[in-house]
Amino acid sequence: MSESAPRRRSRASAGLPPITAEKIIDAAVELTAERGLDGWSIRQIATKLDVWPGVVAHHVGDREAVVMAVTDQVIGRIPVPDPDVPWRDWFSSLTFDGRAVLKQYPGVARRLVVVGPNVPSALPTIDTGIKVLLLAGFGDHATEIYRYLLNSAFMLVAVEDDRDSFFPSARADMGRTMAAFAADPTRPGLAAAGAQAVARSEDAEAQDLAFFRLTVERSLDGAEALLKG
Amino acid sequence: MSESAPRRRSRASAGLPPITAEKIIDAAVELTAERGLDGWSIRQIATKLDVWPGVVAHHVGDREAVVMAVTDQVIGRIPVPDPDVPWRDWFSSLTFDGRAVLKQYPGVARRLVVVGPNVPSALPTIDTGIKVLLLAGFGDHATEIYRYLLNSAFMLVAVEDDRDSFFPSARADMGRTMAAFAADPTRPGLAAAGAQAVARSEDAEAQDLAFFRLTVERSLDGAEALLKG
DNA sequence: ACCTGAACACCGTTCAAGT
DNA sequence: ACCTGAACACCGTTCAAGT
Repeated sequence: MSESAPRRRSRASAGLPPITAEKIIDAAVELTAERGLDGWSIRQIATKLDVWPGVVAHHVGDREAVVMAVTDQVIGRIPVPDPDVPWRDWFSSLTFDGRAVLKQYPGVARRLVVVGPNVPSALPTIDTGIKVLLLAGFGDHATEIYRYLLNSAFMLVAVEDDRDSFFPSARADMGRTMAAFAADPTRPGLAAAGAQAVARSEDAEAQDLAFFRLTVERSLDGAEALLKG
Repeated sequence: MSESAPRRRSRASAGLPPITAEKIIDAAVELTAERGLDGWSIRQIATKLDVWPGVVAHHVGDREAVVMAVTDQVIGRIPVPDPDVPWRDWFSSLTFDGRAVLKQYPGVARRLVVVGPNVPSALPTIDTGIKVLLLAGFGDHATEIYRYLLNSAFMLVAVEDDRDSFFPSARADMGRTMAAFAADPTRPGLAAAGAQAVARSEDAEAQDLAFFRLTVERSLDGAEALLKG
Protein backbone atom coordinates (compact mmCIF):
# COMPACT_ATOMS: atom_id res chain seq x y z
CA MET A 1 0.00 0.00 0.00
CA SER A 2 3.02 2.21 0.15
CA GLU A 3 2.99 2.77 -3.61
CA SER A 4 1.68 6.27 -4.16
CA ALA A 5 0.24 7.29 -7.55
CA PRO A 6 3.15 7.50 -10.01
CA ARG A 7 4.19 11.13 -9.93
CA ARG A 8 3.78 12.61 -13.38
CA ARG A 9 7.14 13.78 -14.72
CA SER A 10 7.45 17.50 -15.26
CA ARG A 11 7.06 18.84 -18.79
CA ALA A 12 10.74 19.68 -18.94
CA SER A 13 11.95 16.22 -17.91
CA ALA A 14 9.52 14.66 -20.40
CA GLY A 15 11.02 16.69 -23.23
CA LEU A 16 7.86 18.74 -23.78
CA PRO A 17 8.08 22.37 -24.87
CA PRO A 18 7.37 24.86 -22.07
CA ILE A 19 4.00 26.54 -21.73
CA THR A 20 4.00 30.22 -22.63
CA ALA A 21 1.53 33.05 -22.04
CA GLU A 22 0.94 33.10 -25.79
CA LYS A 23 -0.12 29.44 -25.89
CA ILE A 24 -2.50 30.00 -23.00
CA ILE A 25 -4.09 33.00 -24.69
CA ASP A 26 -4.39 31.14 -27.99
CA ALA A 27 -6.20 28.33 -26.21
CA ALA A 28 -8.48 30.85 -24.53
CA VAL A 29 -9.27 32.52 -27.87
CA GLU A 30 -10.17 29.12 -29.34
CA LEU A 31 -12.43 28.29 -26.42
CA THR A 32 -14.05 31.72 -26.75
CA ALA A 33 -14.87 31.00 -30.40
CA GLU A 34 -16.43 27.70 -29.35
CA ARG A 35 -18.34 28.66 -26.21
CA GLY A 36 -18.07 32.41 -25.69
CA LEU A 37 -16.07 34.47 -23.23
CA ASP A 38 -18.17 33.32 -20.27
CA GLY A 39 -18.34 29.74 -21.48
CA TRP A 40 -14.94 28.47 -20.39
CA SER A 41 -13.07 28.07 -17.12
CA ILE A 42 -9.43 28.46 -16.19
CA ARG A 43 -9.45 24.74 -15.48
CA GLN A 44 -10.64 23.96 -19.02
CA ILE A 45 -7.80 25.98 -20.50
CA ALA A 46 -5.38 24.06 -18.29
CA THR A 47 -6.87 20.72 -19.32
CA LYS A 48 -6.63 21.68 -23.00
CA LEU A 49 -2.90 22.39 -22.55
CA ASP A 50 -2.39 19.37 -20.28
CA VAL A 51 -1.13 21.33 -17.29
CA TRP A 52 -2.40 22.09 -13.79
CA PRO A 53 -4.70 25.09 -13.24
CA GLY A 54 -2.10 27.08 -11.32
CA VAL A 55 0.04 27.34 -14.44
CA VAL A 56 -2.40 29.77 -16.05
CA ALA A 57 -2.10 32.18 -13.13
CA HIS A 58 1.68 31.84 -13.23
CA HIS A 59 2.00 32.86 -16.91
CA VAL A 60 -0.91 35.21 -17.53
CA GLY A 61 -2.59 36.15 -14.28
CA ASP A 62 -6.11 35.72 -12.94
CA ARG A 63 -9.22 35.11 -15.02
CA GLU A 64 -9.74 38.81 -15.69
CA ALA A 65 -6.22 39.05 -17.18
CA VAL A 66 -6.93 36.15 -19.53
CA VAL A 67 -10.21 37.74 -20.60
CA MET A 68 -8.49 41.06 -21.33
CA ALA A 69 -5.82 39.30 -23.38
CA VAL A 70 -8.49 37.52 -25.44
CA THR A 71 -10.33 40.81 -25.91
CA ASP A 72 -7.16 42.50 -27.13
CA GLN A 73 -6.49 39.67 -29.60
CA VAL A 74 -9.99 39.73 -31.05
CA ILE A 75 -10.23 43.51 -31.34
CA GLY A 76 -6.94 43.43 -33.23
CA ARG A 77 -8.65 41.38 -35.94
CA ILE A 78 -11.15 44.12 -36.78
CA PRO A 79 -9.94 45.90 -39.92
CA VAL A 80 -9.50 49.68 -39.74
CA PRO A 81 -11.14 51.28 -42.79
CA ASP A 82 -9.22 53.62 -45.08
CA PRO A 83 -9.33 57.13 -43.53
CA ASP A 84 -9.94 58.75 -46.92
CA VAL A 85 -13.53 57.60 -47.34
CA PRO A 86 -16.45 59.82 -46.26
CA TRP A 87 -17.16 59.64 -42.52
CA ARG A 88 -20.46 57.79 -42.88
CA ASP A 89 -18.83 55.14 -45.06
CA TRP A 90 -15.91 54.89 -42.65
CA PHE A 91 -18.23 54.09 -39.74
CA SER A 92 -20.41 51.76 -41.81
CA SER A 93 -17.36 49.73 -42.81
CA LEU A 94 -15.96 49.63 -39.30
CA THR A 95 -19.20 48.58 -37.64
CA PHE A 96 -20.23 45.95 -40.20
CA ASP A 97 -16.75 44.41 -40.41
CA GLY A 98 -16.47 44.68 -36.64
CA ARG A 99 -19.77 42.90 -36.15
CA ALA A 100 -18.62 40.05 -38.39
CA VAL A 101 -15.46 39.55 -36.32
CA LEU A 102 -17.13 40.00 -32.92
CA LYS A 103 -19.89 37.53 -33.66
CA GLN A 104 -17.23 34.83 -34.03
CA TYR A 105 -16.18 35.47 -30.41
CA PRO A 106 -19.33 35.86 -28.31
CA GLY A 107 -18.93 38.07 -25.27
CA VAL A 108 -16.05 40.14 -26.60
CA ALA A 109 -18.30 42.96 -27.88
CA ARG A 110 -19.46 43.63 -24.33
CA ARG A 111 -15.86 43.99 -23.19
CA LEU A 112 -14.90 46.16 -26.16
CA VAL A 113 -17.56 48.68 -25.26
CA VAL A 114 -16.72 48.64 -21.56
CA VAL A 115 -12.93 48.81 -21.67
CA GLY A 116 -12.62 50.94 -24.79
CA PRO A 117 -9.21 52.53 -25.11
CA ASN A 118 -7.70 50.38 -22.36
CA VAL A 119 -7.14 47.71 -24.97
CA PRO A 120 -3.98 48.53 -26.94
CA SER A 121 -5.22 47.04 -30.19
CA ALA A 122 -8.15 49.49 -30.21
CA LEU A 123 -5.95 52.59 -30.36
CA PRO A 124 -5.33 52.77 -34.14
CA THR A 125 -9.07 52.56 -34.77
CA ILE A 126 -9.84 55.28 -32.24
CA ASP A 127 -7.16 57.56 -33.64
CA THR A 128 -8.34 57.17 -37.23
CA GLY A 129 -12.02 57.42 -36.36
CA ILE A 130 -11.69 60.68 -34.46
CA LYS A 131 -9.49 62.10 -37.21
CA VAL A 132 -12.16 61.23 -39.77
CA LEU A 133 -14.79 63.05 -37.69
CA LEU A 134 -12.56 66.09 -37.25
CA LEU A 135 -12.11 66.28 -41.03
CA ALA A 136 -15.88 65.96 -41.43
CA GLY A 137 -16.30 69.10 -39.33
CA PHE A 138 -17.43 67.75 -35.96
CA GLY A 139 -14.88 69.89 -34.14
CA ASP A 140 -15.10 69.59 -30.35
CA HIS A 141 -17.82 66.97 -30.69
CA ALA A 142 -15.58 64.51 -32.57
CA THR A 143 -14.55 62.52 -29.48
CA GLU A 144 -18.00 62.09 -28.02
CA ILE A 145 -19.58 61.37 -31.40
CA TYR A 146 -16.95 58.72 -32.04
CA ARG A 147 -17.86 57.09 -28.77
CA TYR A 148 -21.56 57.42 -29.51
CA LEU A 149 -21.31 55.80 -32.94
CA LEU A 150 -19.14 52.93 -31.76
CA ASN A 151 -21.30 52.30 -28.71
CA SER A 152 -24.49 52.22 -30.75
CA ALA A 153 -23.17 49.53 -33.04
CA PHE A 154 -21.19 47.31 -30.70
CA MET A 155 -23.49 47.50 -27.69
CA LEU A 156 -26.07 45.97 -30.00
CA VAL A 157 -23.71 43.11 -30.87
CA ALA A 158 -23.22 42.56 -27.14
CA VAL A 159 -26.98 42.27 -26.72
CA GLU A 160 -27.19 39.79 -29.60
CA ASP A 161 -24.48 37.70 -27.89
CA ASP A 162 -26.31 37.80 -24.56
CA ARG A 163 -29.57 36.77 -26.15
CA ASP A 164 -27.95 33.77 -27.80
CA SER A 165 -25.93 32.69 -24.79
CA PHE A 166 -27.80 33.10 -21.55
CA PHE A 167 -31.28 33.20 -22.94
CA PRO A 168 -31.47 31.19 -26.18
CA SER A 169 -35.25 31.00 -26.15
CA ALA A 170 -35.65 34.79 -25.89
CA ARG A 171 -36.19 35.36 -29.58
CA ALA A 172 -38.88 32.71 -29.92
CA ASP A 173 -40.54 33.76 -26.67
CA MET A 174 -40.61 37.41 -27.71
CA GLY A 175 -42.09 36.56 -31.07
CA ARG A 176 -44.83 34.51 -29.45
CA THR A 177 -45.53 37.10 -26.77
CA MET A 178 -45.90 39.88 -29.30
CA ALA A 179 -47.87 37.81 -31.80
CA ALA A 180 -50.42 37.07 -29.08
CA PHE A 181 -51.36 40.75 -29.02
CA ALA A 182 -51.80 41.02 -32.79
CA ALA A 183 -55.60 41.30 -32.52
CA ASP A 184 -55.94 43.14 -29.22
CA PRO A 185 -57.73 46.46 -29.92
CA THR A 186 -57.38 47.58 -26.29
CA ARG A 187 -53.59 47.74 -26.70
CA PRO A 188 -52.90 49.40 -30.04
CA GLY A 189 -49.13 49.61 -29.58
CA LEU A 190 -48.71 45.94 -28.81
CA ALA A 191 -51.19 45.07 -31.57
CA ALA A 192 -49.05 46.88 -34.13
CA ALA A 193 -45.92 45.12 -32.91
CA GLY A 194 -47.76 41.80 -32.87
CA ALA A 195 -48.98 42.18 -36.44
CA GLN A 196 -45.40 42.72 -37.60
CA ALA A 197 -44.17 39.75 -35.57
CA VAL A 198 -46.75 37.56 -37.31
CA ALA A 199 -45.86 38.88 -40.76
CA ARG A 200 -42.10 38.47 -40.33
CA SER A 201 -40.76 35.24 -41.76
CA GLU A 202 -37.04 35.87 -42.20
CA ASP A 203 -34.56 33.79 -40.27
CA ALA A 204 -33.10 35.05 -37.03
CA GLU A 205 -29.73 36.25 -38.34
CA ALA A 206 -31.38 38.17 -41.20
CA GLN A 207 -33.61 39.95 -38.68
CA ASP A 208 -30.65 40.77 -36.46
CA LEU A 209 -28.69 42.13 -39.41
CA ALA A 210 -31.62 44.27 -40.56
CA PHE A 211 -32.01 45.79 -37.10
CA PHE A 212 -28.26 46.31 -36.87
CA ARG A 213 -28.39 48.16 -40.20
CA LEU A 214 -31.26 50.32 -38.93
CA THR A 215 -29.38 51.09 -35.73
CA VAL A 216 -26.22 52.16 -37.56
CA GLU A 217 -28.17 54.28 -40.06
CA ARG A 218 -30.27 56.03 -37.40
CA SER A 219 -27.17 56.75 -35.31
CA LEU A 220 -25.32 58.18 -38.29
CA ASP A 221 -28.34 60.38 -38.99
CA GLY A 222 -28.39 61.41 -35.35
CA ALA A 223 -24.75 62.45 -35.59
CA GLU A 224 -25.32 64.23 -38.88
CA ALA A 225 -28.13 66.28 -37.34
CA LEU A 226 -25.54 67.76 -34.99
CA LEU A 227 -23.40 68.69 -37.99
CA LYS A 228 -26.27 70.55 -39.61
CA GLY A 229 -27.72 72.14 -36.46
CA MET B 1 -19.35 11.28 21.80
CA SER B 2 -22.68 9.84 20.73
CA GLU B 3 -24.39 13.23 20.91
CA SER B 4 -24.76 14.39 17.30
CA ALA B 5 -25.19 18.11 16.56
CA PRO B 6 -28.63 19.13 17.82
CA ARG B 7 -30.89 18.90 14.79
CA ARG B 8 -32.34 22.30 14.11
CA ARG B 9 -36.12 22.27 14.49
CA SER B 10 -38.04 22.96 11.32
CA ARG B 11 -39.43 26.44 10.81
CA ALA B 12 -42.96 25.19 11.30
CA SER B 13 -42.26 23.45 14.61
CA ALA B 14 -40.40 26.55 15.81
CA GLY B 15 -43.46 28.69 15.13
CA LEU B 16 -41.76 30.65 12.36
CA PRO B 17 -43.77 31.90 9.38
CA PRO B 18 -43.21 29.87 6.20
CA ILE B 19 -40.89 31.08 3.47
CA THR B 20 -42.65 32.24 0.33
CA ALA B 21 -41.48 32.97 -3.21
CA GLU B 22 -42.26 36.62 -2.55
CA LYS B 23 -39.92 36.79 0.46
CA ILE B 24 -37.14 35.16 -1.54
CA ILE B 25 -37.55 37.62 -4.40
CA ASP B 26 -37.66 40.57 -2.01
CA ALA B 27 -34.38 39.41 -0.48
CA ALA B 28 -32.88 39.03 -3.95
CA VAL B 29 -33.99 42.55 -4.93
CA GLU B 30 -32.36 43.92 -1.77
CA LEU B 31 -29.12 42.09 -2.48
CA THR B 32 -29.22 43.37 -6.05
CA ALA B 33 -29.45 46.95 -4.80
CA GLU B 34 -26.44 46.31 -2.55
CA ARG B 35 -24.16 44.31 -4.83
CA GLY B 36 -25.72 44.09 -8.29
CA LEU B 37 -27.44 41.24 -10.11
CA ASP B 38 -24.20 39.26 -10.47
CA GLY B 39 -23.01 40.08 -6.96
CA TRP B 40 -25.05 37.61 -4.93
CA SER B 41 -25.39 33.86 -4.73
CA ILE B 42 -28.34 31.58 -4.09
CA ARG B 43 -26.60 30.58 -0.89
CA GLN B 44 -26.44 34.20 0.27
CA ILE B 45 -30.17 34.61 -0.25
CA ALA B 46 -30.73 31.45 1.78
CA THR B 47 -28.46 32.68 4.57
CA LYS B 48 -30.29 36.00 4.65
CA LEU B 49 -33.59 34.18 5.14
CA ASP B 50 -32.07 31.64 7.53
CA VAL B 51 -32.94 28.61 5.44
CA TRP B 52 -30.99 26.00 3.48
CA PRO B 53 -30.05 26.68 -0.15
CA GLY B 54 -32.42 24.08 -1.57
CA VAL B 55 -35.40 26.09 -0.34
CA VAL B 56 -34.82 28.78 -2.99
CA ALA B 57 -35.08 26.24 -5.79
CA HIS B 58 -38.19 24.79 -4.17
CA HIS B 59 -40.11 28.09 -4.12
CA VAL B 60 -38.77 30.04 -7.10
CA GLY B 61 -36.61 27.82 -9.30
CA ASP B 62 -33.02 28.01 -10.42
CA ARG B 63 -30.79 31.08 -10.38
CA GLU B 64 -32.07 32.25 -13.75
CA ALA B 65 -35.65 32.21 -12.45
CA VAL B 66 -34.67 34.36 -9.47
CA VAL B 67 -32.86 36.80 -11.76
CA MET B 68 -35.90 37.10 -14.03
CA ALA B 69 -38.17 37.73 -11.04
CA VAL B 70 -35.86 40.49 -9.81
CA THR B 71 -35.76 41.99 -13.31
CA ASP B 72 -39.55 41.98 -13.50
CA GLN B 73 -39.81 43.70 -10.10
CA VAL B 74 -37.33 46.44 -10.96
CA ILE B 75 -38.75 47.15 -14.41
CA GLY B 76 -42.15 47.55 -12.80
CA ARG B 77 -40.77 50.52 -10.84
CA ILE B 78 -40.00 52.55 -13.96
CA PRO B 79 -42.80 55.09 -14.39
CA VAL B 80 -44.64 55.12 -17.73
CA PRO B 81 -44.88 58.73 -18.99
CA ASP B 82 -48.22 60.27 -19.94
CA PRO B 83 -49.03 59.26 -23.55
CA ASP B 84 -50.28 62.74 -24.40
CA VAL B 85 -46.88 64.44 -24.42
CA PRO B 86 -44.91 64.86 -27.71
CA TRP B 87 -43.00 61.73 -28.69
CA ARG B 88 -39.56 63.19 -28.00
CA ASP B 89 -40.61 64.25 -24.51
CA TRP B 90 -42.20 60.87 -23.90
CA PHE B 91 -38.93 59.07 -24.65
CA SER B 92 -36.82 61.59 -22.75
CA SER B 93 -38.96 61.09 -19.64
CA LEU B 94 -38.93 57.32 -19.94
CA THR B 95 -35.21 56.99 -20.46
CA PHE B 96 -34.12 59.49 -17.79
CA ASP B 97 -36.55 58.13 -15.19
CA GLY B 98 -35.63 54.62 -16.27
CA ARG B 99 -31.95 55.29 -15.85
CA ALA B 100 -32.53 56.61 -12.33
CA VAL B 101 -34.33 53.40 -11.34
CA LEU B 102 -31.96 51.01 -13.13
CA LYS B 103 -28.87 52.56 -11.61
CA GLN B 104 -30.17 51.57 -8.18
CA TYR B 105 -30.14 47.92 -9.30
CA PRO B 106 -26.90 47.30 -11.21
CA GLY B 107 -27.11 44.59 -13.82
CA VAL B 108 -30.85 44.84 -14.43
CA ALA B 109 -30.48 47.19 -17.42
CA ARG B 110 -28.59 44.48 -19.29
CA ARG B 111 -31.42 42.04 -18.70
CA LEU B 112 -34.08 44.57 -19.63
CA VAL B 113 -32.52 45.07 -23.04
CA VAL B 114 -31.99 41.35 -23.61
CA VAL B 115 -35.32 39.97 -22.51
CA GLY B 116 -37.47 42.88 -23.60
CA PRO B 117 -41.14 41.97 -23.81
CA ASN B 118 -40.66 38.65 -22.03
CA VAL B 119 -40.94 40.54 -18.77
CA PRO B 120 -44.62 41.15 -18.00
CA SER B 121 -44.05 44.45 -16.25
CA ALA B 122 -42.54 45.89 -19.45
CA LEU B 123 -45.70 45.45 -21.51
CA PRO B 124 -47.57 48.67 -20.53
CA THR B 125 -44.50 50.73 -21.44
CA ILE B 126 -44.10 48.98 -24.80
CA ASP B 127 -47.75 49.42 -25.63
CA THR B 128 -47.80 53.11 -24.79
CA GLY B 129 -44.46 53.82 -26.45
CA ILE B 130 -45.41 52.28 -29.78
CA LYS B 131 -48.77 54.05 -29.66
CA VAL B 132 -46.98 57.36 -29.13
CA LEU B 133 -44.77 56.70 -32.16
CA LEU B 134 -47.76 55.71 -34.31
CA LEU B 135 -49.47 59.00 -33.43
CA ALA B 136 -46.24 60.84 -34.28
CA GLY B 137 -46.45 59.42 -37.79
CA PHE B 138 -43.81 56.66 -37.75
CA GLY B 139 -46.26 54.19 -39.31
CA ASP B 140 -44.68 50.80 -40.05
CA HIS B 141 -41.44 51.94 -38.47
CA ALA B 142 -42.98 52.51 -35.03
CA THR B 143 -42.05 49.08 -33.62
CA GLU B 144 -38.43 49.09 -34.71
CA ILE B 145 -37.91 52.73 -33.76
CA TYR B 146 -39.32 52.00 -30.33
CA ARG B 147 -36.79 49.22 -29.95
CA TYR B 148 -34.02 51.42 -31.30
CA LEU B 149 -34.71 54.28 -28.88
CA LEU B 150 -35.04 52.04 -25.83
CA ASN B 151 -31.93 50.08 -26.73
CA SER B 152 -29.84 53.21 -27.21
CA ALA B 153 -30.64 54.50 -23.78
CA PHE B 154 -30.69 51.34 -21.67
CA MET B 155 -27.78 49.55 -23.35
CA LEU B 156 -25.74 52.53 -22.24
CA VAL B 157 -26.91 52.10 -18.64
CA ALA B 158 -25.88 48.44 -18.89
CA VAL B 159 -22.40 49.53 -19.97
CA GLU B 160 -22.17 52.00 -17.08
CA ASP B 161 -23.10 49.16 -14.70
CA ASP B 162 -20.47 46.86 -16.19
CA ARG B 163 -17.78 49.52 -15.95
CA ASP B 164 -18.53 50.09 -12.28
CA SER B 165 -18.84 46.44 -11.33
CA PHE B 166 -16.35 44.27 -13.12
CA PHE B 167 -13.86 46.94 -14.04
CA PRO B 168 -13.98 49.78 -11.48
CA SER B 169 -10.65 51.22 -12.56
CA ALA B 170 -11.73 51.51 -16.22
CA ARG B 171 -12.71 55.15 -16.00
CA ALA B 172 -9.46 56.28 -14.43
CA ASP B 173 -7.39 54.06 -16.71
CA MET B 174 -9.13 55.41 -19.80
CA GLY B 175 -8.65 58.99 -18.72
CA ARG B 176 -4.95 58.40 -18.15
CA THR B 177 -4.50 56.48 -21.40
CA MET B 178 -6.13 59.22 -23.45
CA ALA B 179 -4.45 62.08 -21.60
CA ALA B 180 -1.08 60.53 -22.44
CA PHE B 181 -1.73 61.22 -26.13
CA ALA B 182 -2.71 64.87 -25.60
CA ALA B 183 0.50 66.13 -27.17
CA ASP B 184 1.16 63.45 -29.78
CA PRO B 185 1.14 65.12 -33.22
CA THR B 186 1.58 61.79 -35.02
CA ARG B 187 -1.84 60.67 -33.80
CA PRO B 188 -4.21 63.60 -34.26
CA GLY B 189 -7.38 61.71 -33.31
CA LEU B 190 -6.00 60.48 -30.00
CA ALA B 191 -4.44 63.90 -29.38
CA ALA B 192 -7.86 65.56 -29.68
CA ALA B 193 -9.43 63.04 -27.33
CA GLY B 194 -6.51 63.40 -24.93
CA ALA B 195 -6.80 67.17 -24.81
CA GLN B 196 -10.46 66.86 -23.82
CA ALA B 197 -9.65 64.22 -21.21
CA VAL B 198 -7.14 66.61 -19.65
CA ALA B 199 -9.56 69.55 -19.69
CA ARG B 200 -12.47 67.62 -18.18
CA SER B 201 -12.79 68.04 -14.44
CA GLU B 202 -16.38 67.03 -13.68
CA ASP B 203 -17.03 64.08 -11.43
CA ALA B 204 -17.72 60.67 -12.89
CA GLU B 205 -21.50 60.64 -12.54
CA ALA B 206 -21.80 64.08 -14.15
CA GLN B 207 -19.77 62.87 -17.13
CA ASP B 208 -21.89 59.72 -17.43
CA LEU B 209 -25.08 61.77 -17.30
CA ALA B 210 -23.82 64.20 -19.94
CA PHE B 211 -22.95 61.36 -22.30
CA PHE B 212 -26.30 59.71 -21.59
CA ARG B 213 -28.04 62.96 -22.51
CA LEU B 214 -26.02 63.17 -25.73
CA THR B 215 -26.87 59.57 -26.59
CA VAL B 216 -30.60 60.09 -26.08
CA GLU B 217 -30.62 63.37 -28.03
CA ARG B 218 -28.64 61.94 -30.96
CA SER B 219 -30.87 58.87 -31.12
CA LEU B 220 -34.02 60.99 -31.07
CA ASP B 221 -32.55 63.07 -33.92
CA GLY B 222 -31.71 59.86 -35.76
CA ALA B 223 -35.32 58.71 -35.44
CA GLU B 224 -36.64 62.13 -36.45
CA ALA B 225 -34.55 62.04 -39.62
CA LEU B 226 -36.58 59.02 -40.69
CA LEU B 227 -39.79 60.99 -40.10
CA LYS B 228 -38.61 63.80 -42.36
CA GLY B 229 -36.97 61.63 -45.03
C1' DA C 1 -46.09 20.65 1.53
C1' DC C 2 -42.22 22.37 3.43
C1' DC C 3 -37.71 22.21 5.11
C1' DT C 4 -33.30 19.92 6.69
C1' DG C 5 -29.00 18.29 5.78
C1' DA C 6 -25.89 16.39 3.05
C1' DA C 7 -23.80 15.16 -1.26
C1' DC C 8 -22.18 16.12 -5.97
C1' DA C 9 -19.68 18.20 -9.50
C1' DC C 10 -17.98 22.00 -10.38
C1' DC C 11 -15.37 26.91 -9.73
C1' DG C 12 -10.77 30.49 -9.17
C1' DT C 13 -6.88 31.13 -6.47
C1' DT C 14 -2.93 30.14 -3.67
C1' DC C 15 1.22 27.95 -2.42
C1' DA C 16 4.65 24.59 -0.56
C1' DA C 17 7.27 21.18 -2.60
C1' DG C 18 9.66 19.12 -6.25
C1' DT C 19 12.69 19.40 -10.63
C1' DA D 1 11.99 29.43 -13.47
C1' DC D 2 8.65 26.30 -14.20
C1' DC D 3 5.42 22.97 -12.96
C1' DT D 4 3.09 19.52 -9.79
C1' DG D 5 -0.23 18.46 -6.65
C1' DA D 6 -3.02 19.56 -3.22
C1' DA D 7 -5.74 22.53 -0.37
C1' DC D 8 -9.10 26.26 0.42
C1' DA D 9 -13.23 28.66 0.20
C1' DC D 10 -16.52 29.12 -2.49
C1' DC D 11 -20.47 27.96 -6.23
C1' DG D 12 -25.67 25.94 -8.11
C1' DT D 13 -28.37 21.98 -8.05
C1' DT D 14 -30.39 17.73 -6.49
C1' DC D 15 -32.61 14.74 -3.39
C1' DA D 16 -33.57 11.39 0.38
C1' DA D 17 -35.14 11.88 4.86
C1' DG D 18 -37.57 14.05 8.41
C1' DT D 19 -41.75 16.84 10.23
